[in-house]
Amino acid sequence: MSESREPFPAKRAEKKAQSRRNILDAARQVFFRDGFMEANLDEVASLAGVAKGTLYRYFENKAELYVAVLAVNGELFEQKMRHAVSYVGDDGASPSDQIRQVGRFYFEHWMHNPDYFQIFWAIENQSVIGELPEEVIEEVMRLWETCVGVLAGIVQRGVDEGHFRDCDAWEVANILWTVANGLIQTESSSARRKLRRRNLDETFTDAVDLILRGLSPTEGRS
Amino acid sequence: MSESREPFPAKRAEKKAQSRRNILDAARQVFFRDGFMEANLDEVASLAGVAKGTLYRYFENKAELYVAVLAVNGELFEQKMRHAVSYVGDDGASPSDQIRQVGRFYFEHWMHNPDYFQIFWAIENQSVIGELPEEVIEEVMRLWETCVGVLAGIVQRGVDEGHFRDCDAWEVANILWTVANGLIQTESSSARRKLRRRNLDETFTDAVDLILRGLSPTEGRS
Amino acid sequence: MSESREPFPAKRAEKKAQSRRNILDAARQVFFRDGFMEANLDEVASLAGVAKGTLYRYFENKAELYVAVLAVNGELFEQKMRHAVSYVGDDGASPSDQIRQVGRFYFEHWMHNPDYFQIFWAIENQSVIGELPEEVIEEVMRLWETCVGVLAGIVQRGVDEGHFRDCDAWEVANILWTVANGLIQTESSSARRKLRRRNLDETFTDAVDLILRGLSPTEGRS
Amino acid sequence: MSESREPFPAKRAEKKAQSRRNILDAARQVFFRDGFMEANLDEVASLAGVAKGTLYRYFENKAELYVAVLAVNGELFEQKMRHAVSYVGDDGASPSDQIRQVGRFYFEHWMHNPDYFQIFWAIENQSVIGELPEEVIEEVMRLWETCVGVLAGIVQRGVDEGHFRDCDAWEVANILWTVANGLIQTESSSARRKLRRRNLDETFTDAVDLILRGLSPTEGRS
DNA sequence: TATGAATGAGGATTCATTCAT
DNA sequence: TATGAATGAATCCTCATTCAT
Repeated sequence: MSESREPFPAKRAEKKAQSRRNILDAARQVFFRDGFMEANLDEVASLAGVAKGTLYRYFENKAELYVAVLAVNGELFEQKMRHAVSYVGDDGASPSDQIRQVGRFYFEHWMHNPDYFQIFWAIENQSVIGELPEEVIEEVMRLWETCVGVLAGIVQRGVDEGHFRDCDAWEVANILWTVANGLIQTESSSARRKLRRRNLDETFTDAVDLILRGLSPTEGRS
Repeated sequence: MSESREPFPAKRAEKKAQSRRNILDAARQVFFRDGFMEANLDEVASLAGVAKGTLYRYFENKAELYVAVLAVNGELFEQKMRHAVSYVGDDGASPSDQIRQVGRFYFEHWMHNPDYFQIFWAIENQSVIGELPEEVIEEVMRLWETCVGVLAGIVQRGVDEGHFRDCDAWEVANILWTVANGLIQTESSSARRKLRRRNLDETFTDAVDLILRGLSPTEGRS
Repeated sequence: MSESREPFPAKRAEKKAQSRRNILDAARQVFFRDGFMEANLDEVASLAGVAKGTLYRYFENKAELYVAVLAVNGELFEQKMRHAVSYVGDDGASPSDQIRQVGRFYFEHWMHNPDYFQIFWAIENQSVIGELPEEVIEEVMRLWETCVGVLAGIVQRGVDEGHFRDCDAWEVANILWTVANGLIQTESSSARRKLRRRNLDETFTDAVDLILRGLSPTEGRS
Repeated sequence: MSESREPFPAKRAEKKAQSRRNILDAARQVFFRDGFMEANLDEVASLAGVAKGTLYRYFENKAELYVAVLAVNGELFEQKMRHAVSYVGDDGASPSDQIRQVGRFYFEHWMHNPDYFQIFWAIENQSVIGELPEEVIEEVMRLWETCVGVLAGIVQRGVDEGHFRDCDAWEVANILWTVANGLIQTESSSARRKLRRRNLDETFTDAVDLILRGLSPTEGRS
């Protein structure tokens, strides 16, 4: 029955995987609390419960580790996003409600996993960590396009079905996405600074509503 | 009897003021190119044409210098912003037009002085760059509040005068501000990556219009 | 009952010897390319096709491994050297011819195995590389003494048999050895720098002849 | 009378030059005792009586410092060599005696400044410190050519005037130079290891004599 | 016996800040 | 007042060696 010639290695591999997870986890905390530049690998190591040198068995250097953290977060986000998309696509809700749903999903996801969103902002900060690997940039762009694409699809349907006035669906989606990200980004950095700004939840909802109202076909030139 | 080439205190004072300006100018370039943490005071000094030690005769330390740079830019921006508002205010322009005007001003200001906008992102960069000194954060927050405040004032007038439907003026102003900044930030980093995205000018205008339409009092529940 | 695929201890021993050879071979390449200090045991292990830890089952530590490499090469060289001497000794060649023969052997050996000669320079490299372990130095000195000893034996015979004028045989042997090594060392580093210097083969022969002529008993004070 | 506008800077410059000298001096000791790789810049700094960071105000990095040390030594050596050459050229000594004189000079120079000769061996060790700057290599090659050239000139004169038998003067000079360097190099590393080998002074003299005798025109084919 | 994951001491380098001149 | 030489704390990374499996 035992096909395995390596009873031990299995155990070791598991331990190794655990170490890797520990490191990534510790790195996420430290990187996202202190920023890439200020993050101290000594602290990452001790938080992960491994020796300093061990980090380098798993990741070439500080930047690679950072990228790996971003990648993990990106994957998790994408999974959830895909799930939300399929969910949204299924029901017969109006485009407006669908957009509100995506917005809500997005917002709640951020509430529970604020770190994961760093990936969208990391790309803005390349000047600091030097060039991010091309693959990471592409990954982020792809994610960005996917998300905006989902919104654009809904908007387009809204236009086609007469729920929204005529407009460039991708442009509107881009605006929606930008507002959502911008609000969350601002809030994130406020939170990191322990400042409590106005109620983000409400602002977020209102922003979506405001734009949806702007999309309404019922005339409204001020 | 004295051989001094500068018998007049006035001249000396002027020279000093010039040094200060030179330092601020050099600091702006370096800080905005490399970010606070990465900026090198050696380079600032040499760019300003003064000795490194001289920096410390004008500014307490690196953070103070950064704050001074932000303050100069912030003042300039604030001035222009107020001017733009008062100007459109004089001829009795509608709140919508005022907002469009501010948006246009903002956009054009960015076109000509992209550096100035680093101010607003500096604070977000913390995820990469680490904790900024408290004074810096405060300065940025102050400017942010001022700008949003200007917009809020216009929105409030719009509401009061019946141009806009009832809403939380500060919240709407915040949304407007976030969209504007978000679009420009994305564009900036796209530009840095040499990607050409869709036409920002148009998107920018459309975004403002979209939101203004959403503010229109003529009902509009989708 | 045992599933072991290697019931025969002989086979296991053979496998072990093969591993040892593989390690020594890999070590030779890496040590001679990078020098002792810079040599990386990771690379040695992977080149040898064994795990890093396995190295330590065959050799106490890095220095021991280096010594072992030197010893293998030294033995090979010594064997050949002795063979060259005994061979020319059989047909009653003159000491001069024996020395020429050794020189030729030495030169040709270098042509085919330039690596082996690193042994003799390793010890000089200390100025750059730092203190070599005592065992290494001793091994090199031993080989050096052996080689010079062979030459000294020939020279002494030459003196005894009246082919050479009276002289300190060890001293002359040392000079011969030094010229040979010096010329080759210079050539090696020239080659490494891709410079082509004058014809080494000829220079080498001429150098030996020059010294042999100096040993001639037919007076000759210039 | 005082043309100087900077009474202090003069003092400072002097102090700075002194620091530089101290550093180079400390570096020479440490580098030549421990080798490039093993040399510890902490020790260099403390030996020089400066802070670690100060080293980097004078030299870009460890390699640059090493190169600077070599350069200083090379210059000193060249100066003395030129002096010896002009001295040798002046008197009417026989070519043999001139060569003996150069040899003696070389040997004595080494006795008093053994470190200076490192420059000739440094070039063999490029693989360890990476590529030496092109200028340094050229400098060393130039020095080498100069020295061999001096010897070649003397040999050629000896041939022309019938003191030596016909031969390729450059080749012979190269052999002479190689023997001299080889003997000293071996001795240096022996000395560094605190081993006392046979009497170098005598060996050196004998080696030169041996070769000179080989150059003698009085026939002597063994 | 062989493995390879983990270790951790050790060293080069940077740069904001100080202070004698 | 201006200078710029000096400082030294802080931190990333390497790699020979150990040892649980």
